[in-house]
Amino acid sequence: MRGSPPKKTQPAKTRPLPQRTRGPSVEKTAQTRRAIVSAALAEFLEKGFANATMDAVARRADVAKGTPYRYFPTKEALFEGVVRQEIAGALVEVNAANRAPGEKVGAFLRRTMLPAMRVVERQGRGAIARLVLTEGVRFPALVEIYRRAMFDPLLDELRKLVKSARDEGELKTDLRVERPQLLIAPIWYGIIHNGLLDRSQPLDIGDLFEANLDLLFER
Amino acid sequence: MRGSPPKKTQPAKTRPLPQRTRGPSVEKTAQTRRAIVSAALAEFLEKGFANATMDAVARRADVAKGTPYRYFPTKEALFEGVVRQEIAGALVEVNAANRAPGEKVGAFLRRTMLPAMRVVERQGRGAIARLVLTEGVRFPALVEIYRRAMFDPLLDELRKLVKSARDEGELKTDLRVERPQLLIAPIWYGIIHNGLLDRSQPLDIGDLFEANLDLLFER
Amino acid sequence: MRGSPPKKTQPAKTRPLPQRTRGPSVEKTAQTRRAIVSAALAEFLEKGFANATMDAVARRADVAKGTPYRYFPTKEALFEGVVRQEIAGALVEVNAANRAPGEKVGAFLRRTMLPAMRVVERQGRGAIARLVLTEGVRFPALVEIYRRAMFDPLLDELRKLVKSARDEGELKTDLRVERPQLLIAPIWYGIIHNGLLDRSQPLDIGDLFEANLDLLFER
Amino acid sequence: MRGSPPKKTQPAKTRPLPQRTRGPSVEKTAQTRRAIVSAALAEFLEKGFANATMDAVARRADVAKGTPYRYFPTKEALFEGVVRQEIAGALVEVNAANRAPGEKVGAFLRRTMLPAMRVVERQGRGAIARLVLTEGVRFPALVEIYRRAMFDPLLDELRKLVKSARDEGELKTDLRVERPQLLIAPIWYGIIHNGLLDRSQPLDIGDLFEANLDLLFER
DNA sequence: TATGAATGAGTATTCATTCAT
DNA sequence: GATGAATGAATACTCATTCAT
Repeated sequence: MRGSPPKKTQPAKTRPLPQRTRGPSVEKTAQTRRAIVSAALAEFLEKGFANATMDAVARRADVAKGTPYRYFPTKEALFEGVVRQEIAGALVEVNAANRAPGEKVGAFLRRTMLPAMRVVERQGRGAIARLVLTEGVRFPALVEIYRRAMFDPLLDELRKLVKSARDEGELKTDLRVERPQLLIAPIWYGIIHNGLLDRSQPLDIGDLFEANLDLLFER
Repeated sequence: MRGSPPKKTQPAKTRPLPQRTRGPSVEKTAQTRRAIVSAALAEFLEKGFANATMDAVARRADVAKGTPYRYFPTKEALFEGVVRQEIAGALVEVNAANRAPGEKVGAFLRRTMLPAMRVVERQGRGAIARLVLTEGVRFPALVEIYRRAMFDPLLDELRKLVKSARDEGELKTDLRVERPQLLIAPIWYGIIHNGLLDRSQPLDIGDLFEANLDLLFER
Repeated sequence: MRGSPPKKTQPAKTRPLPQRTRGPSVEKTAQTRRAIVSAALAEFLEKGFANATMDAVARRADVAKGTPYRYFPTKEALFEGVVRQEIAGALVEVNAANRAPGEKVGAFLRRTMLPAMRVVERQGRGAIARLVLTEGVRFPALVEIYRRAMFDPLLDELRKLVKSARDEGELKTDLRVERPQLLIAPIWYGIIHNGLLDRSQPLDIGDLFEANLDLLFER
Repeated sequence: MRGSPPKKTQPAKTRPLPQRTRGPSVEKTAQTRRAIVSAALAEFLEKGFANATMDAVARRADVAKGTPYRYFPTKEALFEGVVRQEIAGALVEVNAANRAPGEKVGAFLRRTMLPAMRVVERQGRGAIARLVLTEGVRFPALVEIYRRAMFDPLLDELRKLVKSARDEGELKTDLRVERPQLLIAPIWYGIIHNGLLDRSQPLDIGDLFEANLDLLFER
């Protein structure tokens, strides 16, 4: 392990002038961090938080046992790092303000959320949600992070959108603003189904969500 | 992981009077077993599998550290024993055959499922579901049990009911039989919300379910 | 190591009826505890607090690595246990109230403190003091314990005695009550000398103390 | 543990003006070394040897983690270097030959030692002694150095002085030449008291020493 | 020379499990 | 059957030391 060259060692060559600060390679640092987070994600998904060992993460990232600690002071911090990274940029563009003039709410949701759903399915965001689900009891901090970064903001937007839809006579039913959860319930169900209940016959979460939209909004 | 049948399993049969016999007491054995399972359920719900300690279970059951091992050879066996027992006693009564003549499907679901929902909320069924949810990745066998005993049968009945509802023109939307999950998605959402996302402001799962029924079925 | 019979396994035989509480041997428990504390004392004296390992303590006591933790939850607690045990009963009988009627203060100190000095020299109390000395910076709690249990009470008594000596015209010099430390300074010096400065030519701490007494009190 | 002579040890000799040369700069080297030693002293005093980290030393000296290793190959060498340097500059001036004709021994000691005592108190000599005290068990070599450079020479002079004092009838008691330690015992006590036992109410070591002198010598 | 990222041996602590009483 | 003292594998985390830049 000592001195073992990390996987990619032809980094700085093709870039123009990968500015160094003083001291050892900045390139490698970023690479190492990425390797660690990525290894950690894999470990956590495979084993869950409690059963994942820092040792295994390090081995998987092909770094020494102590290296992850240079980036994350504790196992919890590493977990948080993973979640944050996966969530960053995932804050779907579901922003009520982005609705085009004249665009129906249902159409807007279809346009903005469906692509995100596709991502959820291809391992990633959904897996993280499942992780929060399975480790949340033991690790409440995780739930906090998740809610703050992802869940609560989304719910806020949905509330606004439902209100608009009702005002504009687009709602087929009397879905109340206080229950925007009914909009996303199928997504959670899909995550549970695909991640736990029946991995062999995964549901298409996008389809599920769309079917639910049809129940609620006029075409 | 084995079912590990405890040494004495002919408990309730011969006893004519719920009194103490002398000696190794069959009564006491059953009592002890119950105490252990009950303590274990509480521990697992509070801490999750990994963080629950056999020590705490024993202390909670007011027995010695070694005693649980007389009933369950390993911690995993204890966990499985707990969930198995709780699931076994939790079988839902939603049977399409029980629908009264002329009773609408929506009405039938309201009549049979809502009371069950109430139970879900008062600690019990929901807690078990949450346990399966949080530990399922690590204990796939549990999911199997859960599906066989609870989930798949319920889904089967729902499928039949949705079919009837459609045939009888009661469905407000084109909910397809293959998607009875949309019926119960709000229940899962409620379990997640109340157990993980926001314990401080629990949702009324019955209300949620009923609101969803209104979206789907004509009154 | 598993099942390895502890050193003394002929315990209960010769005693009349070494009463058992329920469960495993109480005898052995006390023995184990003693073995651990004793091993710990040896380790701490040899290595100092920081360099002593719990592992070595356990090995030295011939128990498993986890056993010391049954008695002391942390390494610090073990250290405290050692100090407490060695200090307990060491609270010298230097109690001003014990001075015989007509007994001179100098004579009283000679009578009560000199025997204690002898003990100090034969490994034990002095070693503990040295331990407090060498580990006190890093482990202030130790100093607290030591002061409370040993040092401050002794100083209080000495203050009373010096006052009496002065009132009774026994003091050769103007040693002020606020400086009873001058009485025990030679003891500390002896501990330092014997424990650190010159182990090969140990001083007789009792002699040193007595010589100091002669400087201060009329015979 | 080795003396580990740093690469460049001809520092102050050739420099005609305390200005910067170009290049690898001998100046800067010496400066860096001084910064490191000084930072290390502070760290060791605060934390003790085991708890002081090379990282903290480097940070305190405002150099990189690897830099101290250019001057001292190991942590132990750094420690020894620090103590050696501090001891070297701390040689006490108590030389019997310096006694003025007709000057009483007590007066001479007061004149020469009291100023040194003042220094002891203002962090410095006392701190070093305390360091030797607290780390001496683990680093016997340090004790050797200390004795050779400081302690034994001082004791020798004291022996001579006590002899003179006795010959000249200045001694109030029968303090024997073999016990010059009684003279300095209060100093050690003071160091222990101020450094460990009661930092909040430091004793004036000079006062303590002077009071002791009064016990021994005629004014 | 100086830097600081990376290394990995070392350690306190936990806890499922065993087994003598 | 029950007890609880003892066991020891497993694991998060630390930090002196190395070495490529």
